[in-house]
Amino acid sequence: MSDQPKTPGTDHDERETSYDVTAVESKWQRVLEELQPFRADDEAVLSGRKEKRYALTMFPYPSGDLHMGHAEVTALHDVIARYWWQRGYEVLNPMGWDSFGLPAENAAIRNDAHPADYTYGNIDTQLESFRRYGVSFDWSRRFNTSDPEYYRWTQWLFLRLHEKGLAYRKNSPVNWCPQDQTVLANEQVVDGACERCGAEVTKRELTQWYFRTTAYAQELLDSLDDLQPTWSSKVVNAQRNWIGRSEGAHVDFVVEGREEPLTVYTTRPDTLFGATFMVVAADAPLAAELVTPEQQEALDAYLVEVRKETEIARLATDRPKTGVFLGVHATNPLTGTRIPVYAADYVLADYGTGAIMAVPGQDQRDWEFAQVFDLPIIRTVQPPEGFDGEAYTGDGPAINSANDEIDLSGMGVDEAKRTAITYLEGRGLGRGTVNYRLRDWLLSRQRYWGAPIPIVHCPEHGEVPVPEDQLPLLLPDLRGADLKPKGTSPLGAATDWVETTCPTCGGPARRDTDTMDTFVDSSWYFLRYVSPHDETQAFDTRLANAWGPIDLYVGGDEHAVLHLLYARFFTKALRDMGLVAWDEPFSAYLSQGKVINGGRKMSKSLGNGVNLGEQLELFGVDAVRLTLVFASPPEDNIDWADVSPAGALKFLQRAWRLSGDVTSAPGTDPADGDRALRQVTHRTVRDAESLVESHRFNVVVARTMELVNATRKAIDSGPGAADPAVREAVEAVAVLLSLVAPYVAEEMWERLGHEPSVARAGWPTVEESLLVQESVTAVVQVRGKVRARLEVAPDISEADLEAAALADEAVQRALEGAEVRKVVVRAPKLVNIVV
RNA sequence: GCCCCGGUAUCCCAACCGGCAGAGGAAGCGGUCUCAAACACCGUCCAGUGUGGGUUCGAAUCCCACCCGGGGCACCA
Repeated sequence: MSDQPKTPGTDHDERETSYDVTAVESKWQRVLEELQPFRADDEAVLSGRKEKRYALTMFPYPSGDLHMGHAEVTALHDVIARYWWQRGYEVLNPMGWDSFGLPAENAAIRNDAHPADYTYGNIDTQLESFRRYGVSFDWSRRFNTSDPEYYRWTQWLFLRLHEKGLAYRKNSPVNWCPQDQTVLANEQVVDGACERCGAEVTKRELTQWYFRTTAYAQELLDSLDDLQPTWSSKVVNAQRNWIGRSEGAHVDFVVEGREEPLTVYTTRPDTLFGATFMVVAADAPLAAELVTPEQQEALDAYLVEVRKETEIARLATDRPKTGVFLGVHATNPLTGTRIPVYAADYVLADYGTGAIMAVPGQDQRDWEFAQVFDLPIIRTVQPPEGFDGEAYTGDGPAINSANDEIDLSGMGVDEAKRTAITYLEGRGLGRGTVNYRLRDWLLSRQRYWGAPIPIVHCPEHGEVPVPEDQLPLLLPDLRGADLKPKGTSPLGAATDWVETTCPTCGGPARRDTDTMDTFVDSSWYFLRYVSPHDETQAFDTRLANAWGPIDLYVGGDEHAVLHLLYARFFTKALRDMGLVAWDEPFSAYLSQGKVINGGRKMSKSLGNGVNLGEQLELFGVDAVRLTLVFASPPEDNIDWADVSPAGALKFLQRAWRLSGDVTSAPGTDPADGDRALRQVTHRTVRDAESLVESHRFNVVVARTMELVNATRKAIDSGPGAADPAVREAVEAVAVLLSLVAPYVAEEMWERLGHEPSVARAGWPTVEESLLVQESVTAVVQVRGKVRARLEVAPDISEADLEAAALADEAVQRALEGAEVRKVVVRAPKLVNIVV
C-alpha cells in the first residue's frame, strides 16, 4: 500500500499534532456501548413528550462481511439519524438481517451443512463490523427474518392476505430459472434473465401462489404523486413505468360457432375499422379453446416451437413474426367483415385479455404479421405528407372509418377514441377500460431456506390454512444434499413433515411444500422493529402508528421496483385490514449511488475491488465515513479512484488539533468573543440545518471544513486561542462532525472538557443577531460587466443604491459618452446600468 | 422507440427565486519547517458552465433542438 499510514510519524514538536486513530476508535466504541445513547424510547413518543423520527436503511443479506456499499449507505443514513438526535427528536434507527435466501442454501449444499450455519455465522461477522463502524443503531431491536419468532408472523400475515383473497393460487405460464430450479416473479426477471444468477429464464405452466398486487395498481400509481417531492425521481419514474397504466377499451368480437365473444384489449379503439385479423397468445388457454380439430395439430407443433424459446430470444423485436391459423373466423363489429383468428407468440397470455385485434395499418407488429401471412392492410389514420414508414402510429385525421351508424372521418386520434368508445358502449360491443402492465406477485418458491407457506391441502377441503396457534410452521430439518434443487421443493422430501392431517376434518392431508419469496420477509420488517420482541402479534399497531411512517429510507435503487413496490403493497393491504393507519411506508426515500473503482463496478474478475476492512485499517472508521459522505451528492456514484481517504484523515487531524488549542474554560460565555468568527460559526450551523435536511451532506462537510479553516486562522493570526469565539467554533465543529465522524468528535468533545456523548450534546443554538451582516458588497454592472463594488448597508434603499452606483468614479468612467437607458436595481446586491 | 436524471477547472464537486462562475477537497507547482524526508503549515496555478438557438437589463440556472453519459420500460396491443 502506498497510501499514507494513519499512525502519526515521529513527533519532534512538543505539541501533539495528531491523534492515534485506532486508540480513539476502541476507546469510544467501549464507552458508547456502555452509554447506549441511541436507545429509542417508545414511551417518549407514545406520550407525545418528544417528536419522533424513524430512520431506516435497507437491512443486509448476510453474505460474507460488510463491503463498501454497506459502508456508504449506513454512513449517509447515519448523518440524518444523528442529526435528528441532535435536534432533539426521539429517533428510531433499527437494524437487522434479511437472512432467508438462496446463497445460504447453495453454500449448505456445497459444504454438506445447514443453511443456518452459513447465515448466522455471517450475521455475527457483520454485526461485529457494524459495531466497529459506529452507526447509531438501536441494537436492542435487531432480529433476523429467518428466526422462527419472525417468520411466524410472516406466515401469519400470509394467512391474513389469504383470508382477504389477496393471496391465491392459479395455473399459469410462469418464469422459470433453470439454474436456481425455481419460479421467479416478473420483477426478478431482468432482460429475460434471472435477476439473481443471470441464467436465461424459460416459461413453464405451473400452479403457483400469488399476491394480488394488481388490486392496488391504481393506488400504487396515484400515491406516487405524493411521494414525488421526497423520493428520488429515478425510483418514482421506474415505478410508474413498471405499473404501466394504459387507457383503452375492451372490444367483443363474435366468433363463428362460439357462444362467448372473443374480447380483446386495445389502446386504439379508434382504429377498429382497420382490424383485419385477430391474434391470441399461443400459450393461453384461449388458443386451445378456439382451435378447430383440423388445425389442432398445427397449433400443437407451433406450441412445441414456442416453448423451446428462452425469454431472451422471445424478447428480440427484430425476429420475424410467426403464428398459426386457428381455423376460425370472427366478425369485425364495425365493418361486418369476416376476419381470421391466429395464434402467435408476439401476443402475451397474461397482458390484457391475451388476445388482440390486429390493425396492421396502425401497428408495426401487426403490419409485420400481415406481411408474413399476406393479410389485408387498411389505413384508418391519414399519415402526414411524405410518410414513408409502414404502420403509422402517430396522430392524424381518421380515414376509412365510417359505416351506417358511426363516422369518425377527419377526427384526430383522441377524439376518434372517445367517439368509438361511446359508440361501442352504447351498442354493448365493448367498454372503455384501464389496463396495467403490473402483474400479480408470484410469491412461491421451490427452495428450502424461506418461510414455509402455512397451507394444508386436503382432498376434502382444498386449501386449508394452518391454524394460528400452530404457528410458526417450522422448516423441517434438512441439510446438505437434501437441498439439491430438483425442480420441486426440497420440503416435499421431508415425508414426516409433509404428511399431516387436515385442520378442518382431521383426515390425511399434505402440507404445501413451497416457501415464500424472501421479498415477502422484507415487505413488512419495518413494522416489526416497533415491537421486535412481541410474542403476541406481528407488530403493535399503536407503536407502528406512533413511530411510522418511516421519515427517511435510504437504500440502493436496485430495489426500485422490487422491494419498494412490494413494501408499498403490503402497507396498503395492512392498512385496509386496520393494522396500520398510514398509506405509505416511506415518506422520503434517498437512493444512494454505488461505490465503483476506476470507472468500473468493483468485481473479482476485474481485480478492482476495494476491501472495506483494509480501508478501515489504513485510515480508520471516521476517515472512511467522511470520505464516503464528502465525495459527492448521495445519489451519485463514488469512484474510489477519485477520492482521498488520506485527505479526509488529514482534515480530521486538523479538526482534532483545534480541540487541543482551545484555552478558555468549558462554559465560557461566547458573547464577547470575536464577532467575525462567531458569525462564521453561526452561519455554518444555520446553513447545515437546511443542507442536512435536503440531504446535501457533501456540502455540510465542505462547510465544516470552512469553519475549521476559519478557526485555525483565528487562533494563529486572529484573536488567538483564548478567545471565547474559538471555543464556540470548535464545539460547533465537534457537533457537526458527530454526524459523520463519531469517534474523533467524541475525542474532541472530551478534550474540550465535556462529558460524553457529543452525539447527544444537542444542536448549537443559532443567534439570529449574528446572521445579519453589517455590510454587504453590491456589484455595479455596466452592460453586464462588473465595473465597481460598493460596501453598503444590507437594508439600503433602491434609490440610495442607484445614486451611490451612479456616483462611483469607475462607473462614471465606464459610462463616459453613453446614454443611460435603464437602471436595474436589486438592493442590496446589484445594480445593472443599461446603455 | 417512449419516459426520467445528469454534463461547471486536470479530477471529485459548490453556486438559494435568473444577479460577481468558486465554497470545499484531490492532484500539480512554489515555499516554510527538517541534516534530509515524511508529517504539518503557508501560498499559488487552473474553467466561462456539452453544442446551437431563443427569452431577459442580466442565463450554469428558464424555453426549444441536438450531442454525450447513467437509469427505467419495451413484440404490453
